[in-house]
Amino acid sequence: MNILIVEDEKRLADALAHILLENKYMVDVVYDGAEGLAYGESGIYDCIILDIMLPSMNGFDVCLELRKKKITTPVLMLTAKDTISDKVRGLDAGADDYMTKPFSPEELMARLRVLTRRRGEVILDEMRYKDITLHLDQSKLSCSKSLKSIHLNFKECEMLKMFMAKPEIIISKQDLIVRIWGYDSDAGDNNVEAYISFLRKKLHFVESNIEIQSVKKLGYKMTSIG
Amino acid sequence: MNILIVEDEKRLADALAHILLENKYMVDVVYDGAEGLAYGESGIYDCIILDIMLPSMNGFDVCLELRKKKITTPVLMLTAKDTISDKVRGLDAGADDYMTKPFSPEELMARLRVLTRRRGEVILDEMRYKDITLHLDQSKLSCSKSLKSIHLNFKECEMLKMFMAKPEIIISKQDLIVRIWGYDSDAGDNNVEAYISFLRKKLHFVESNIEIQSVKKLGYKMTSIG
DNA sequence: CTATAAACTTAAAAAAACCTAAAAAATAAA
DNA sequence: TTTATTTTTTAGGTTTTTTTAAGTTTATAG
Repeated sequence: MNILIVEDEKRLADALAHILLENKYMVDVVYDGAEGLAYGESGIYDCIILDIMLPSMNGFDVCLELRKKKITTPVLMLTAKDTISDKVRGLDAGADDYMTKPFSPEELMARLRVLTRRRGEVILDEMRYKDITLHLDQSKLSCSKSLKSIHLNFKECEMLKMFMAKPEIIISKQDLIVRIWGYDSDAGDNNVEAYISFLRKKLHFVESNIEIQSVKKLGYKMTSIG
Repeated sequence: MNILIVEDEKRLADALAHILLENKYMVDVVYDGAEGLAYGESGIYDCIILDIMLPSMNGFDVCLELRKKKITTPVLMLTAKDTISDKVRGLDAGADDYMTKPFSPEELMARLRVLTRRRGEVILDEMRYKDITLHLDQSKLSCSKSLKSIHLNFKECEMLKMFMAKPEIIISKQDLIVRIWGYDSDAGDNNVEAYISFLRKKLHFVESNIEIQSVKKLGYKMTSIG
């Protein structure tokens, strides 16, 4: 999960980043509006936490501009502006949620979970596809056919999560890299290949009918054998 | 837009319904949890406004039950329970937003607009022409007549894409080279010819009525036989 | 009808992409 | 610290895609 924080109060921004990193999110932080817009336009984030009063461009306009450019990344406005009309303005500018400072980290995390779980496909603690279940809370993969299960480490789990969210859809190595290793990592294709190999071994171990196929030059997709 | 209100405080429920009706929503109101669940399960609503303390079944459980039954209708929890842990519990039970009473009608309307505006339109990743379909997301060519399908490799797919984008139009070898091999590649006509040959073989394999005709000196065009 | 240039097909060589075991490095846990 | 786990890198082997090249067919101008 990639989160972008757009917040000019450095202390707060860093504290926020710290909390998010502890919760296994990948975080980028920028300190002004125009830069926030530029980063947000990349479309690689799963959520943008956006302040309103910012240097160079305010949060309302950043959000409007993103929506105008068809960027649908969920935006959570987090700001000291607490009047009803500010909230309405923010939400109607295209934000998906609006929280006022001071805020509780627990509530922020809960709202972030809401925004980053795919709309129309509520994910509580497990994801299923055919005969396999990915237990997110336990980082465990199990198979209903064999009843076997096996532990996945963090990156394996993230990767399988991406495939389970889009079964039968090709996901490019670049997408996998960005979401698992981060936007400006130096991970290469072979890192992905290695993890695909780990996952395949574990899918085989639990005797699942699910496989991860490679599609040359395009990426990988998860499908059911047969 | 259909909204379901699940709220046992009759006065509040009716006031809410009134506001919503004024804003051109269609509204159903029920006064207890079990009934709310039953209505919600119909899946016909665009949003459910859900109280927590309710007769017969509390709001958390109603929401959990809906999600367990794969009902993805957005849920906005509206309740007097205002502790952080209640909010977290509600949001993690599958609610999409959480507001505490007393609330401002303007903010409620703004949040309702957020939940009911559509996100992430599905883009159909396929192209059709007569009896064939090119599945771009799967690099697959299929034929509606025979129901057969076959995998295309990257360059085959790119080439067929060009023909499907301009059916019955002649495309020159030069255009094909530039688009598929790049502007300054050293691919020659024979490369194109080879791939045309591969494509023809695959069109034949899926028993399509579509063929790629060569037009001497000018290029190729895709047409329907007969 | 024939000569000729353009187009077609195909096998096989070359290149690129992919896979995986295993070693090395980094990180977390005891 | 030491130990265990996770992640990254390496490197050789496998498979698929792409290119090459030579022989064959086809269209058309003369």
